[in-house]
Amino acid sequence: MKKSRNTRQRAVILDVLKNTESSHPTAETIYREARKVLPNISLGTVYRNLNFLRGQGLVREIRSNNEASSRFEGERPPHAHFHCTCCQTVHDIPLPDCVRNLQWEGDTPICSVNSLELHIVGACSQCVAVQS
Amino acid sequence: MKKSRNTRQRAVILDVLKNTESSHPTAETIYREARKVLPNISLGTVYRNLNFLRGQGLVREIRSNNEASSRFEGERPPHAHFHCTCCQTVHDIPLPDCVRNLQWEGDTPICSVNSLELHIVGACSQCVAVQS
DNA sequence: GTAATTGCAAAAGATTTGCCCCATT
DNA sequence: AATGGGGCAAATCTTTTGCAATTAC
Repeated sequence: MKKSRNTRQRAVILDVLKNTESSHPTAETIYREARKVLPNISLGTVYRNLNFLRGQGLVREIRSNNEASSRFEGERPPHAHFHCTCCQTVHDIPLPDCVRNLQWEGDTPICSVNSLELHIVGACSQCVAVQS
Repeated sequence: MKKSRNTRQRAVILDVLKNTESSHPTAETIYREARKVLPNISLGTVYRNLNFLRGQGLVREIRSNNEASSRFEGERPPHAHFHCTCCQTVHDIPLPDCVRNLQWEGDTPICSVNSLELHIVGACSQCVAVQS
């Protein structure tokens, strides 16, 4: 495996991801947060590190269908994502057992499964409460 | 609802989507296909129509985590997607009943569900066969 | 005839990359 | 000291948009 260094920038980015567990920040948001600690960090560095960390399996990318930019999250136990179309928030939700245990033996092209993503799109209770 | 016209461009785009059911083309691919029929169609028109048709519920956008561009599909009965990391193909696969019937009554922020996406990532049988 | 839609090209956004310098090892 | 990684800015890529001309109705 390739040699890598523990730079202050990388540590800060991981830290931002750890401390915003439920907000699934974009690169831009991570950049803004990181700048509070390292005012000179550049957006390019944020992207380079996110890509590197994703390669290491320490960061996951999340894309939803109507958003231009990717969101990122630190690696955590398997879970699903709930996207509220009203407040644009992405929430972590438990991954149902039946999904975790899915078998694909029927008439599918699936040979081996690496990962699985379940995205629920709808309205969150908070938004519905505010509306009424 | 807003007035809309049946342009040749729109019909061709829908046709391309219908005739490439299992390939989930990108806008660029749709553009190239459409040019075979309408050599002057522009990429902007393809995007504009895809957005319009998505608004009408006739087209769906699919984004996967490591691809820069969106893929599109014509509206079809609910199904899940299988992404082969080897050949980059996206296959339609049946949506398991247990997923279709998921209930969210526990400790989640979910109030109402509009739609649901299940993405499986792995290797398809064809790729595995070729490798060995 | 009117207004939606097109083609074209420029703009906008997100992400990547080249280059030279700095900092970790 | 060697070299991985950073900062900056330019480049790239995808998608959107303004505008004048066209076309469906």
